[in-house]
Amino acid sequence: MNTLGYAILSVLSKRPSSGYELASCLDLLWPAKHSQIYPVLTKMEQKGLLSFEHIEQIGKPNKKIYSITEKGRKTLESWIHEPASNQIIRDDFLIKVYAIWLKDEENAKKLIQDRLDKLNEQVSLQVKEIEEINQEQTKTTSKKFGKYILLCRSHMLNKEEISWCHWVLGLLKSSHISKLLLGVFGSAALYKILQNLKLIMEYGEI
Amino acid sequence: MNTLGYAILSVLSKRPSSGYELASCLDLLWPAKHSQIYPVLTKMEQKGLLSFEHIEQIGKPNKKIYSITEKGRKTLESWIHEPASNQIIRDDFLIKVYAIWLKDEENAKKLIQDRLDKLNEQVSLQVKEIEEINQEQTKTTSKKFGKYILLCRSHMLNKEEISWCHWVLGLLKSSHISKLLLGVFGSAALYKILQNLKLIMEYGEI
DNA sequence: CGTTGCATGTAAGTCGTTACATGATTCT
DNA sequence: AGAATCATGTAACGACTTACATGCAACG
Repeated sequence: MNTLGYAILSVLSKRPSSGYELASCLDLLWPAKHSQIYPVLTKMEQKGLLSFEHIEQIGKPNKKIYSITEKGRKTLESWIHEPASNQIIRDDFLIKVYAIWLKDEENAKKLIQDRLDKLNEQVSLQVKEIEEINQEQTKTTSKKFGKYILLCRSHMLNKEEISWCHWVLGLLKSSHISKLLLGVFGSAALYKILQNLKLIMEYGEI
Repeated sequence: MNTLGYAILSVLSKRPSSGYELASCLDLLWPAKHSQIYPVLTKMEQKGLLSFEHIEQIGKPNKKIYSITEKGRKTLESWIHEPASNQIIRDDFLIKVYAIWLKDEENAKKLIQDRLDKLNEQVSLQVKEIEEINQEQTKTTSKKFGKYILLCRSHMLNKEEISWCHWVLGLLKSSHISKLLLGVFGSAALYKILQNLKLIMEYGEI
């Protein structure tokens, strides 16, 4: 069993779904294409971790609705109690930032600005989703609690990356006081000042 | 050419390195095992993007020092000017959080606490690294500028995730005022309050 | 009349990990 | 005495992506 299999089990432990639904649902958790999901579902069904039901539809293609079995639930439970292991991030934006010294000022700013635009779009979508769930008064024992706190996590991290983008744009902006400050202090000192301001805001002291 | 190839080019554009050095250096940028790096280096050398020099050493195995060629530099430059595309995050912690409703309170807290411990360790290492670079007054045109802002980015995001962990632990803590508050408001309302407090701190108003 | 959504699958190929293979030096 | 660091490579396998294949319904 690979991690994708456990991701599928964790979604099916909440409600039965088709492979098609899983593909969109897994985006938050463990992104996978349908061409990878369907064979995994078949294998897991053969191992007795899942069962499925044919649903005939009119006007739409037929589908298979998969449900988790008792064996599947046990397999999932023993896995989630093992310590989490590997976080893998592969983001070509990071490589382009690393090589930013090869760009002129305009292109450097464009790199950051494009990222900022994407992040802003994501954040505004997330605000709507969070607003919706906020109506429901989710409890810590609810099935939806996990999804809710993951959404908030992503939202917080996105907003923090937005702050970082603004900080970098400030450093790059030549027609700005920051160039003057940069000449005197360097970017490192400005980062230190930013951090200290945050500490003052959060704790009232450094 | 795949993304790993460009990551290698971007490191070599700063200074020549051996495959062994690259393996540790790429961790921040595009993590890869040595068994993947060595064949890629050979192929890139055959394509004329890199050149290497044998270095004989005493007391240590011999090594090959790779340098970027003019062709390699041009290839890299045209790639970094293309828009960044794919961000892939695969983190089994997220799956375990999603399925947190299957855990009892103690195991749920342990999941978050383990993550918090890892993050705290990472952050304290990063503080030292940032302190070191802060001596150097890095300019925006410096070769080191990209690495520096990436380090700050990672540091900011880690600290934000630490905040999130504390928020979640607060929600899970049963022997705490938060349970009383949770009973009245629900976790969503508490998140909203947290966000509003941040806005007040940052802008002086909501 | 083209695109998006619904719905499932296979085949070929690339990317990445784990294991195999070697070997001296230094640190604990 | 065992582990870690330095240093390079190959082979086998597993994970993931891209392309191929089909087909109806609704929307603009």
